[in-house]
Formats: sequence, structure tokens, C-alpha cells
Amino acid sequence: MYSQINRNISRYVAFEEDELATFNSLLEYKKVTKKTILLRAGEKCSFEAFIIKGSARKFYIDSNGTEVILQLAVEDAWLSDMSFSIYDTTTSTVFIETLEDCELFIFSPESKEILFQKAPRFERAYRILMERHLAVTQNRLFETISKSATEKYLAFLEHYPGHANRFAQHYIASYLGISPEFLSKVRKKLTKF
Amino acid sequence: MYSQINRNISRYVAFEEDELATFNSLLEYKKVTKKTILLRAGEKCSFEAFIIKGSARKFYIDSNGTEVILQLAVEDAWLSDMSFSIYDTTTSTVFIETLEDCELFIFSPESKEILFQKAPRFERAYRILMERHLAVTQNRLFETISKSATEKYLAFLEHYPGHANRFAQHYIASYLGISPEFLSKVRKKLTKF
DNA sequence: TTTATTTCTTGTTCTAGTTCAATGTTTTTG
DNA sequence: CAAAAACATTGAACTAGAACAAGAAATAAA
Repeated sequence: MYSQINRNISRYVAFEEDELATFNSLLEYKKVTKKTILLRAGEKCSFEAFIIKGSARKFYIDSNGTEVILQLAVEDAWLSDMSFSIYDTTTSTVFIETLEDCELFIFSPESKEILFQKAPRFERAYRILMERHLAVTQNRLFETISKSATEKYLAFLEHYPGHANRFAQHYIASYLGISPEFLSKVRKKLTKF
Repeated sequence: MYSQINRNISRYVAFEEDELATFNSLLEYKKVTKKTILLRAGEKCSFEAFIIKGSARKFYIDSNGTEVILQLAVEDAWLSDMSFSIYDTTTSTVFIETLEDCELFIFSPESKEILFQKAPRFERAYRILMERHLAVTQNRLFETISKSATEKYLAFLEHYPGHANRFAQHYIASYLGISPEFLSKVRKKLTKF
């Protein structure tokens, strides 16, 4: 049961058996059906979830009601809140919703603190995870600014080969920052070749 | 000389004197004139710099020659490479250029590793720094996707009050992902009120 | 201080992408 | 299985912002 998440967290740091045991003891296993809202904005419980099975989306809604998908996540992905509203005066809010039936490990901020105390080497794994995540986000920002809709969609297909036929097109459109109608047109044009 | 950077790194972790001494011994002080290219893409030396005084920009150039500014940095900011080209097959490249005469602390990846070995609590400080940085980047991504040019410029003014009259407008435009001409028009419209 | 270089402004034309609306298609649910 | 809901397609009208061009200011340099 824990082998998947242990493999994931051990990607950049080789942990000892007892460290992993501590880690595992702090995880909460959760099974939820699709369309479950795991996190509603406003609820002050910042948390992290690891997807064992299933898929989910993380999105923000700004003051104008605009919804933007920040992450389309599948097995082996970490979903975290990262409440960035701290940096912004305008209320911007995070939602996490499952899209398929999911099996998850939930990791609360309190558990995280306990883990770092009992097994400080996890700080390192988390730092590296964060660095990677940041690199991916910067890359996406870069592509959002510099690429056309078609180029962004092609890059998306390349980065996430499985995603195109697992997520609804209007979610992909929102992720890419284009309208669903236009994505439909982009895809049609692409199939011609 | 070290008080500024020590204050910065101690923001989320209270370090002991000897830990800070170790940290400081690993920093390389550097003074450079404006328009110095600190990092040219391709040079495999991933690094981090802390700005004591002056300003700089970090930007990417993609395969089409499009330049996108990822960071406009002033005193007290960390500039890091984060070479994310790993995630991308298309060659995208990082440049860091000073815009004013600068005093810097340079922190090499090797020094970083030594630091983490000698004073492991720095892992924590770096993790938190990364988390913050990620939150800011996600927020910017969100704004880039959901806001109009005018809204983005207003948010920029709010987040970075000093930046507007310190950086050339075409750099700000590139940071916001809009053309310099259009930013000029946006600003003109805004002064009318 | 004059000249050169970089930066900013303003108008015009053009286009990638949006919005709206209507129809068709798939998926969900009782 | 039928009915409802959610999702996708297509076209037509519209718009935010880009690209181009050419002149005006401001900075730097000599």
C-alpha cells in the first residue's frame, strides 16, 4: 500500500526503513468518489494530497468569477494548496475537486511538521520536490506568455501524453488559458495533418 | 556586510551564530557594473545570487527568439537559475543580466551542498523559500491567464510599488507578457483618472 | 554640448483568440 | 432504456492586443 508513495518520495533522497515508517504513519488514507470537492476555498486547512489512483483538478476562482485550472493531476502526483492569497489583496481562492474515483494519502500541515522533527531529512526531499515544482511552473508561465494556442496545446500533448484523452477538453482549455471553443478549432486543424 | 543576507535567510528559521558563520563563509562576494551578463544560457553552471545592491533581470529566450522576462529583481532578492530546460525538449535558455551596478553574493551548487551537510537546518529555510517562490509564481501564472493587460499592470504596481519607475517600460511589458506599445497605451489611459 | 543610442509615444492596420448562439454528441442518472 | 445533463462543434460577429512605422523624448557617451 505504501510502496508507491515511498518510491515517489525517495526519488531524490534515499531514506532508511524507519524514516519511511515514520512518514507512512503520518499519512491518512482516504477513498473518495469522483466530483468530490476535497478543498473549498476559505476553509483554512492548507493541506497536501498524494494521488494513489484517480485524477483531480486544482483551480482558482478570482473576484470576477474567472476559473483557471492550475493543475490536472493523475496517479503519483502531489496536490497541494499553497494558498498564495497571502501575496494578493484580491481574494483568490483554491478548489481541489476529484474528477475520477480516487484513492489518496492526505498529509496535514501538522503531520508535516511532526515528520520534519522526527525525520529531518524529509526537509531535503521536500525542498527538491518544491524546486522541481517551481521549475515546471516557471516553464508553464513562460509558455503561456510566449506561445500561441496551437503551440501551447502541442507542448501540453508532449508533456502530458495521457492527459488529452483523460480530461475533458474544456478543462484542458482552461489549463492552457484559452477558450474551449478555440481549443476545439485548434484540434480540428491539427487532425488535418 | 553579512547582516542583510542573514536577516533575509533568517526570515523563517532562527539560526544560531555558528550556522550563519558557516553560511557566510560559503558566499562569494561580487561587484559588477550594469549590463553585465552574469549567466549566459548553455553555460552549465546553475547558480544562485543574492542582490545586496542594484537590480537585474532574468529572462528566457525560446527557439523562436522570443524573450520573456521572468524576474525583475532588486535589493534583497534571490536570483536563481532553476534550469527548467530539463522538462522541455525545445531549447529554452536562461540569461541573467544586471541593469544597475550591483553588489552580489554568489552561491554555487557545490557550496549549497556543503552548507546543507554542515548545517542541515538550511534545508528548511530553503524549502520555505522555495514554497514562497512557488506561491508567487503560481499567482503570477494565474494573473497572466485571467487578467487583462490593464489589470495585470495594476496588480504589478501593487505588488512591486518601486518597480515602475526603476525598470524600463519595455522590460515591464515583457514581464507582463504584453507589447511595449500596448503598455504605453495602458499607462496613458490610466493617467487620465 | 553635440551626437548617437536607447527608450517612449501615437496612429493605423491586422489577427489570434473571444463571445455568443445554435446544433450535435456523448455521458450520466433515474 | 429514455430523459437530462454535460460536453463538443461550428459559424459569424467582435475585440483586445500585436505588429509596423515614424516621430519625439530622454540618456548616455564622446
